[in-house]
Amino acid sequence: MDASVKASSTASALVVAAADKAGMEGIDRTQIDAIILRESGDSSFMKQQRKRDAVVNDRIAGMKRKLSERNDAMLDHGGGSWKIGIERELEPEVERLLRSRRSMSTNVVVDMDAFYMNCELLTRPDLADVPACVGRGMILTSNYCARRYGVRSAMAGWIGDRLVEELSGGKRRLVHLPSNFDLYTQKSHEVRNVLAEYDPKMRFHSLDECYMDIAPYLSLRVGKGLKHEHVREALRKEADGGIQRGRGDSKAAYIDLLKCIPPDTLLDASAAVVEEMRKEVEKVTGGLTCSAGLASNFMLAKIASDKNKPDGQCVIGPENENILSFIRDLPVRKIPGIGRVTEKILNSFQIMTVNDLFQQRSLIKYLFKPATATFLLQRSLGWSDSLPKLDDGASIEKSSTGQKGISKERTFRPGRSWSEIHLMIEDISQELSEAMKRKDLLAHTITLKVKLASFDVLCRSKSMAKGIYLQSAKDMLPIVAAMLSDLRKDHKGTFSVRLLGIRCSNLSHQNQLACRQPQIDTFLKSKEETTLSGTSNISIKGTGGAPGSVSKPIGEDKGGRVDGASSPRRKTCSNRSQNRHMSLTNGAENNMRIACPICSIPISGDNEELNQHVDACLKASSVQEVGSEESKASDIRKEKRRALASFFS
DNA sequence: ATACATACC
DNA sequence: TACTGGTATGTAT
Repeated sequence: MDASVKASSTASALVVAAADKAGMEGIDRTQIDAIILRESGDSSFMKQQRKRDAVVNDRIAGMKRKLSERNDAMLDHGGGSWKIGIERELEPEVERLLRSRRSMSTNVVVDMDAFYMNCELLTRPDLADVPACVGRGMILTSNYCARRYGVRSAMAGWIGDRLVEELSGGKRRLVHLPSNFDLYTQKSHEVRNVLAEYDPKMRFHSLDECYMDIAPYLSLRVGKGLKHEHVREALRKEADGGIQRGRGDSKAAYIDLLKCIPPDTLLDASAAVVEEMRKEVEKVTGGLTCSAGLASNFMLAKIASDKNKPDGQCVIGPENENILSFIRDLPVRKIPGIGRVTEKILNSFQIMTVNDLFQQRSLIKYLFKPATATFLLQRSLGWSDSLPKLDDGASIEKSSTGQKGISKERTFRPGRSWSEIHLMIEDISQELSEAMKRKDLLAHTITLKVKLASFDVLCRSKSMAKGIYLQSAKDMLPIVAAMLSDLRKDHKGTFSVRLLGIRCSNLSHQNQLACRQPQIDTFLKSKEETTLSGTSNISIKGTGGAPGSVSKPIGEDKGGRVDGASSPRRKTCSNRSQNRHMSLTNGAENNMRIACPICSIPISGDNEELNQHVDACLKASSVQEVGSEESKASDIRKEKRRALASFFS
């Protein structure tokens, strides 16, 4: 192992909780690192981290070997850098990335500040100025006071305790609050309600982070000069009826409208909208602040949302100069998707900043897998298309069900008896099955995850025969039980378990498997009632077997390890496509004549007339808002609108 | 298709 | 004493 690799085995290379986080800038990291390393000591967890770190070091060593071999080979051919050739190869891609920028910054990432913690502070304001965190064994989030001591999410609780104790000279101690997810979920919904007014198709990535495209909002608010209330109703209406209506066309119309506005003016107005939106979130939630980033893609918006945390925002214009000057000096770790490991690898090649990443593109192309190299090149130029696309026509409900897997896992003190462990997977299967029933999900693949006391993670997964899906705990249990005993059998060394988890993937929906011919379904059901027992509910996707053909029990297909599988019930179903094609709306819905967003009647005239019409229209369609205690807020909004209007005078 | 690693909040 | 839980995705075989 060479010296540069060894030297980088700092706390942050070993544990993610040691990395920088908003609110931790300008803190002396060396002391914090020293305490983390000392306290972590030789715990099983840290031993495991070092083991993984060693693997990363091997990877790095391999890459360095590959590099020096290449350099040696080139020297044999009379020197000259091989990098030039790769650079030339990459040139078209670089050009393409720089050319294919979006022309406007309408993507917003809203990120609640220290969300769980600040939810708690609403009822415990006394904790604002003392170091506090949510979570005990594992810290979920900490307040800004605790962050000054290096206490952050993903950190073990007792390490947080030591940090505060030592760095405050024994004067303070870290307060731990138990988590209260009901509260956070409720507060998150309050936030949703506000943000949905700006983009009904927004996507939440977690309780505290939301991705939005405010182009439609801006085009109505800024482009057409409508009031917030009108835009809100128009967007909501369109989202509600969105299934019947074409999407691409209205999207194009929004963009066309925005293109008529001078870019600087639009950007300023957009920033004002985001500001207003954030203040509204704070007001509605009773004081929860958030930060936001506004940019021409979600990666930039995400990074920007972190820039002026807390209670701040950052806007990046869509032009190359703005994008590149924003990202060039960022440490590579700021790029979403570059984590602890990738950072360490890059750093070991002296690639520290995003600009280094670009300058060293040939080296990266040579050392990494093509997909990774492309990913890194794109990010180094501030380009991204991998984060959620909002304009795919999916409603919020629909997009939230696009999930790829569902899982339950539980950590416990190692050393449980085998029978306790069996009880535990029974519980977990039951819970998972219930969650799947709630979400109407069926799974084709099931995975068992086991973490040993050593923190080694093992897993086994199994896919059903083609077209077979399961949901019930009764069906899962024999499969996971078999996988568990397999794991124990195959594993050399002590098999002391500290975590059990079950994951279901390759999902499908019950309704997608539903029988088209009810008479066959009922025929089968009546047959089952007389011939089969149990509540097992294996579904078969596709045209399936003939009604009379009885399938073999699930789990019997390979090796017959599972002997406890209950007899499955079969369902036939049709394979017909669920998605009917939407009728395309006429492309003539354009700018010369403006359609009222509420009633769709074309209106000619200026903004004032339009607003008046929309006002009347809203009243008529009984979507007006109740005035009483909202009148003050509405006044504030009016004031803000006046400020916003000044952009266009 | 399976096992395991990385990343994010 | 003591280091999560849920989800997605990449990589290697």
